[in-house]
Amino acid sequence: MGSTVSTSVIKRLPRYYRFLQELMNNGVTRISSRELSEKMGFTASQIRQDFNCFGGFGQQGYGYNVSELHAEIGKILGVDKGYKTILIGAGNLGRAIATHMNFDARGCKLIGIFDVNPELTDVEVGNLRIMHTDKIESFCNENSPVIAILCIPKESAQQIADTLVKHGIKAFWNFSHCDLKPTFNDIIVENAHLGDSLMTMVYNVNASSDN
Amino acid sequence: MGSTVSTSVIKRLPRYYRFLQELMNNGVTRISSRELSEKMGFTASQIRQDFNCFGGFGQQGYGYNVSELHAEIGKILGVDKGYKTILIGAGNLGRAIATHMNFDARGCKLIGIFDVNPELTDVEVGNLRIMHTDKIESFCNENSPVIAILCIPKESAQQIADTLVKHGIKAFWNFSHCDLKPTFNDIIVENAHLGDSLMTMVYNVNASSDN
DNA sequence: GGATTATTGTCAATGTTTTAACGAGTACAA
DNA sequence: TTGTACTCGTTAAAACATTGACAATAATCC
Repeated sequence: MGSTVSTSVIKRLPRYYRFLQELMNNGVTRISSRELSEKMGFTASQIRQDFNCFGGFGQQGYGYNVSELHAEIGKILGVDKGYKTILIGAGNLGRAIATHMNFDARGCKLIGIFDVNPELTDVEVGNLRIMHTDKIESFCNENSPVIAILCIPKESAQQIADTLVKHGIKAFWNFSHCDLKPTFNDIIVENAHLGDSLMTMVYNVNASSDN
Repeated sequence: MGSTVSTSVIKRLPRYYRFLQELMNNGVTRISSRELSEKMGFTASQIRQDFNCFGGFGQQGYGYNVSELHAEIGKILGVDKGYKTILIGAGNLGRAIATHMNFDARGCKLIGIFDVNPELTDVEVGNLRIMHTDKIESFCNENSPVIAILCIPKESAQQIADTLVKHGIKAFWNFSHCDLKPTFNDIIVENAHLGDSLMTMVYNVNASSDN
């Protein structure tokens, strides 16, 4: 196992990855931690330390090779893993995510979309057809998805999550406004609590006008 | 001004708020830091310390009064501020946010939606009609919005952000896959980088299967 | 080919966040 | 009314994260 790296570091990796992609697109082939620090707003020291968690990708006197570093970080993040992913809840948000997310470039492969509303059954989203929630269990048995995205009301989230865990789901990307209780261990939950994010911003606006 | 509180604490406040709401709905009137810690998965010590950043809301031997604490945190977060908010980009994601977000309960008031696509002009979303992007500047001059939500491609994000800052926008909730450069100071940016969140999760899935 | 400059990887120092410990005050029961 | 159990606010300790410093090494220039 990969000698635990702190979550602070992990949370910065996608940003590095995005930035390096940008540099590649602009034809930049090499970059130093100092230059990166100026562009990204981190300290050069932090950047070097972050990269070093995974081994020395740079070279003294030269810096980092952009495309090599990009590839390494991609590998660390697992962008080529293609984990089978299902999405539960095809409301506005669910459909936005299904169509916008570029799963393939992020290590996921969206293989199924489900909604409880029978009127949505067979409606096409992206290149998939929405299935009724009834079909989740048989679908899981046949296709063994690993990741589930929850875009459903908080009232039903916990129950569906429990069912999915029983059918082999290992990780949840949770957009429901609730905190899933890990009734089973070693399940990964990444919360995307948009409401919390908005409230944090409002706090900051409020705080900044108080002075 | 409110003697700076660390962002770690701030980011937990919405979660406390949500949880206390839930308790109120269930008719719970008092709760101790120990009980809360069991339900939320923080340590009791952290909870007491967090609340204490804003003053002593509890009482020895009793705990905290749920509705009082809920109200206090709401006040700290500014949920009653009703900051005027506009949304730029009425694609799938923009519409999902406009209709799902319950802005009023989170200190915001959505007063305008804009999109560059003329075919969307006058289409109704929530109880607002989409306006063409051309109208942003005059709208800002007349209505003085404070917060802007960016649901637009990264190519146009920086330019629109610059325009908005010139017209008095103080804070951005940024869903574009880019990092806004703060060309002007003291502008608040809350990034909702869903792609980064997804990649973090994929990393964790990957790391957990490596052992 | 040697001197100079650039830049990494790493170690130590600093700063921040979380956890633990405990005195003081309140509620509640006998 | 007294004693016991509970729980806060706060201080101190531990864990964790970031920054600064520098030796080692590679690139580049003359």
